[in-house]
Amino acid sequence: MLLATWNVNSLNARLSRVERWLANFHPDVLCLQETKLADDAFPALTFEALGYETFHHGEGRWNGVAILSRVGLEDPQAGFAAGDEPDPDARVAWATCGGVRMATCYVPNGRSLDHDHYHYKLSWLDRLRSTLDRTCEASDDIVVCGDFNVAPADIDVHDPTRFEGSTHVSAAERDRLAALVDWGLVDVFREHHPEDGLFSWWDYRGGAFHKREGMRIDLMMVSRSMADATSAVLIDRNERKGPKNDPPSDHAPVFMIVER
DNA sequence: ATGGTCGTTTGACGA
Repeated sequence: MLLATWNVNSLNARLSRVERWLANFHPDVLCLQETKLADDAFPALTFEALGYETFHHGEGRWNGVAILSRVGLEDPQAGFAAGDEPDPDARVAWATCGGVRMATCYVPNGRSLDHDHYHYKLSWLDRLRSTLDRTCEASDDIVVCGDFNVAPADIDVHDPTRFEGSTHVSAAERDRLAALVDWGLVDVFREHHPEDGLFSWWDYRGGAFHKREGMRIDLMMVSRSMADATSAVLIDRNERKGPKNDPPSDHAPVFMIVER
C-alpha cells in the first residue's frame, strides 16, 4: 500500500496538481489538509472518476480535511470522539481504508506562545490523544497523519536558533507529540531517515525552498504494526517546485509504502 | 533592492 498526506493550501488552487499526483503515484490513500472548501464544494465526482472514494470535512474559507481512498472507505468520522470537547474548526477526519484506521489532521498553527490560539493548539493535541484512547487500540493498524505544525526535534528545523521562543518547537508542543508516541504511535519518517536537512514545509517568502530553509512538520504517526510493515517513507520535494501559473503548496506530500 | 509570498478575498488577515 502507498499511503500519503499533503497539505495542499487550498484544493481549488491545487486541484490540477492533486490530480496529476494521483495519476503519477497511484496512492491507495491520500489524506489532504487545508482544502479551504465547504463540503458541498468538494470535488468528489472528480476523484470518483479517478477511482477514489472520498470523505471531506470542511467549513469553507479556512481549514478543511479529506481522505481519498481506492481501497475502501468505512466508518467515516469528523472531529473528536464523543466525550471530548468538540472542535469548532474542521481539522480532523477519520476513516478505515483497506483495514487501516486513517486520520487526516490539520493541527492549529498556534500563532505565538502568548496567543489564545497556542492554548487551543495544545488542547487540540490533547483531544487527539484522548480520541485515540476512546476509539482505537495501539495494536490496531493506525496511521494518524497530516500537518502537525510541530517540528518533533531540533533536527527537523533548518536553524533552531532562529525559532527560539516561537511556536512549532516549544517543549509543550513536543510533549504533546511525545504523548502520541507514549500512546503507541511512531514517527515513521524519522525511523527511516536519521539524517538532518529533510523538510516537508518551506515558507513562500524569501526563497526559503531554494535556500533549503524548511521544517519537517508533516508527519505520519503510525502504530507499531504499520511501522514494522513499512519499507520506505519519502517526501516528494519536487512537488514544492513549479511555475507561477501552476504554483505549489508550501507543503510537499509525504508518503509511506507498506508491504501488505 | 529597508522588501520579500501565497490564498482567502477586494481590505486585511492567516500561515
